[in-house]
Amino acid sequence: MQLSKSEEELMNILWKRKKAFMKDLLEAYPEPKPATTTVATLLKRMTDKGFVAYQSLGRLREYYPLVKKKDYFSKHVNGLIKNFFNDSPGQFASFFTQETDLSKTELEELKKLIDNELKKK
Amino acid sequence: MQLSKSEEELMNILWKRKKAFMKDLLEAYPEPKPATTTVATLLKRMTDKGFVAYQSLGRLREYYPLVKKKDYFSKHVNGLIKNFFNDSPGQFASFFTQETDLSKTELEELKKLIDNELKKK
DNA sequence: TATTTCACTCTACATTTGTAGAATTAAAAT
DNA sequence: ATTTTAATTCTACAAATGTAGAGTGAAATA
Repeated sequence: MQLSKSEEELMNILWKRKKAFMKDLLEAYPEPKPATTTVATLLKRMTDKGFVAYQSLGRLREYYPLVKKKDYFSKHVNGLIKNFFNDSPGQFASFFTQETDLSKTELEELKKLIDNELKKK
Repeated sequence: MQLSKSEEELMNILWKRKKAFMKDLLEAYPEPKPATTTVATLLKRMTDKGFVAYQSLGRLREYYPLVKKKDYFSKHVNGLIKNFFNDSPGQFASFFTQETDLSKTELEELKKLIDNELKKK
């Protein structure tokens, strides 16, 4: 099962905080903040979907992600690649370098990374 | 407005074909194919959303995409990057090279591309 | 102790999505 | 002329999503 847009947004906050109480999450939202109950609903749904869990501390719940951002994201990108680029990461990569505007420094960085990866092969 | 999952799937077929009649679209679907009416509904919704248009040929309609795959995709990726990588394409790129398994050849390819981009700067 | 704060559950409801039957129409094939 | 094919529109409906009020309970604070 998948996270919806607004669940993802919340998940992102949680990933950054590592763990948090409702209040913290609420605070982290940009204006206009959603109602408490909205966030509560989202958290419940996300818990049901198995993306979030919590630890009860007194009557409070400290929420934390069950899924690593990295993993979640990988699936996402892989889906994208499968969908749009005939399942070819290479095709995607080339598209990516050409269509996104990376700064010179970022490109150099990227090049270094690639060299590193190449060494591993 | 955004395309939903199944609308995206259909859009992909249309992007490949450039233009097509219902029948062609239906044919292009993998088994189990959806009902004609399902595709019709999707096409209508996509037309309403402004992603697809058609030209009437007799009583048939030849559908075609109004949005380039490239553009649609760019927005997508940019959304992803914004969401997951603090709006930093560089951060995304590095994640990408490390987490996707590109073959050696693909990496070399990518490196060449980057060099090209660098030359442009 | 009385009041405020925090947040949880329950309920609700409009919108969007996935999926498709029924009825209809027009053209094509027999 | 009759039947078949292709496609439309209309209607429908369940599930998922976005959003939040009402009510409740417990803990913190005044």
